Amino acid sequence: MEFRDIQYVLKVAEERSISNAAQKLFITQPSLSQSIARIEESLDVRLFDRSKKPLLLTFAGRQFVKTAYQILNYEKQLHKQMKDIANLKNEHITVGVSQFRGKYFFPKVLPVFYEKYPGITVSIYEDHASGLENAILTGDIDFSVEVLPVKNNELSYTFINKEKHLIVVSPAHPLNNKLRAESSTASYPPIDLCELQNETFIYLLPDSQSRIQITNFFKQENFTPKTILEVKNMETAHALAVSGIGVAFVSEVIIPYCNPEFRGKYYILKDCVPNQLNFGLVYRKNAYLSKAVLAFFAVVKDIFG
Amino acid sequence: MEFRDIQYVLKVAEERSISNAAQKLFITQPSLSQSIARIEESLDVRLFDRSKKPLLLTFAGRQFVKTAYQILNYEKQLHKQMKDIANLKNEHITVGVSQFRGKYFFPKVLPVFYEKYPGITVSIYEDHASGLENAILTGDIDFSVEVLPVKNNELSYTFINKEKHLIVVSPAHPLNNKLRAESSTASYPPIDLCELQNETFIYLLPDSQSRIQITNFFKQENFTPKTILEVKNMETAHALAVSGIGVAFVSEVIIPYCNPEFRGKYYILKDCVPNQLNFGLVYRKNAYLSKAVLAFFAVVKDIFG
DNA sequence: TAAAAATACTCCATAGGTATTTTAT
DNA sequence: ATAAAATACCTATGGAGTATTTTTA
Repeated sequence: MEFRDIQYVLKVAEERSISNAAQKLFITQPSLSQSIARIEESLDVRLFDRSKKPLLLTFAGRQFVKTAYQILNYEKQLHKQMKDIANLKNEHITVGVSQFRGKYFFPKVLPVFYEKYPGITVSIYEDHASGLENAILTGDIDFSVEVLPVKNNELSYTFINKEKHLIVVSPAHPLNNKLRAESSTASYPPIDLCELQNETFIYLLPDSQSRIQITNFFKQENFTPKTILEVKNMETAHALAVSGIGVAFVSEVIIPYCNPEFRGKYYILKDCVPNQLNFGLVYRKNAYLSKAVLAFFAVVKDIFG
Repeated sequence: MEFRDIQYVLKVAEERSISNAAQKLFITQPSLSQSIARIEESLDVRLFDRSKKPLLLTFAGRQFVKTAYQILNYEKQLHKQMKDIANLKNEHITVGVSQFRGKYFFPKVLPVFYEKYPGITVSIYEDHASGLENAILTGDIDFSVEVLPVKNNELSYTFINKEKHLIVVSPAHPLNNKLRAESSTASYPPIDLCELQNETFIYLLPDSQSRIQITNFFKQENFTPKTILEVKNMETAHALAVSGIGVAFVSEVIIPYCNPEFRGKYYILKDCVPNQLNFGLVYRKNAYLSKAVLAFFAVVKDIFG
């Protein structure tokens, strides 16, 4: 029993004639006669009574037709679903992102993306770096928006853009009182690492690129923070720094989303490689990237690239 | 897209492995690989992401699986329905019968039939002779229970049994006063046609065998009834005769179903061929008779034959 | 007698097989 | 290193064809 068989039976039932049905099915009458006979034999049931012209449906034939229409309806639906996906009319992607980045990333990207691809829905999966990597590897998400590079060599990425990696301190912090050379290129005053000798550093979790790059830099400079405090979320780190608990490294992108009265003072670390964070789209190496995912990539590059 | 394809995709989705699925499907891995690739190509959609082991379903794959299960459910249902019909577990037949005969025929037959074939349902179609023949030819009924023979040469029949064809008159009729030779074989007194010279004959419609046989006999005997009255239903004819309006020919089988106080006096016509009615099962010549119909025939022969 | 279905046969497209290479863990 | 999937190539089943006979109206 195959779809072809069902279509043949339904067409014969419709036409009440094997010859006419064969014509509509673009096959020959003998072929259709054989097919119907084969189907009946395989089911051990007569579907048509051919002793009458036009032929009659048996009870079995009527039952067959009823159920077979259901089957063909679902088959049509299946084809429609697949066609819609092929044409990006009804696709779905799941995007991973860190909590702080989701806040500015999706409001910028989704309106453009939905405008261009109204059929593609997006699920957002928020987690910290290692959670996102895991989700990529298990297939729970299609890709994630992350700070590069990713060291896990099962992963691959596309660079999108860079953002400044700043030091934030409380507005009341004594550092702000120093007179500083205004950099012409940067809008943030530069600061020396040695000025931060006695600060408490508020770190993100060890799996974040911000943390990795800072601690590598400190190691290279033989700098050891006096005290450290570890938090999960960059916004928490920012808020703690603003309240005067210590200093934190944050991405510049979080500033515009922060209420001005809860902002701190922002500096850029002199001669420091990690004063810039590169973010990009991370996915499993060799993963199959659907058309919908590639479409999303293109929109992101268009906006940020 | 064929059922085979759907089964293949579902099995691969279940096993999350082409090799394992191939094993369960009793085909080789390369064959299944090719099949999956062929299906994906034909749908222009990736169903599985094979860049990971065990392999992952894409969004399209998950959609496919969901709808495909529906299709297979209906396909299973279709097979079950056909199998049930083949095994007489869920069949249906439509039987034609004249109004008067249905009354005694089905109460005798159906209890036995339902007991033996609980899966077969029976629809009863009541009409007079020509209506029944028409219904057989259009396929509205599978067969009918009728008085033989049927002259329409598109029809065929099986003889079941004979029943006496009697003359009925009112209990108050002067004929009853005559002394009659009691026949040893028949339980009804014989009567001569000439005794009925001055009677009103209550006839059934011209399409009924009872009427046909009587009028043929009358023609052969050069007998012409004084008056005739035509009714549709043998029971009406009987009731009219009992009430004294005239004489009627009726089948003996109607007597037991008639309230004793509304019975008449019954005679059998001497030297008359149509003093016996043969009834049988009538169907379209060369018609396909389903197992259920043949089963019904067997039960009827068992009861009446 | 004409149209429809069945039958007899021939052919070829393709699903499935075997052997091997490539890829993923 | 090993197991899984892909690729290349071959085989054979069965669906569809043509020609013809049988059946129905």
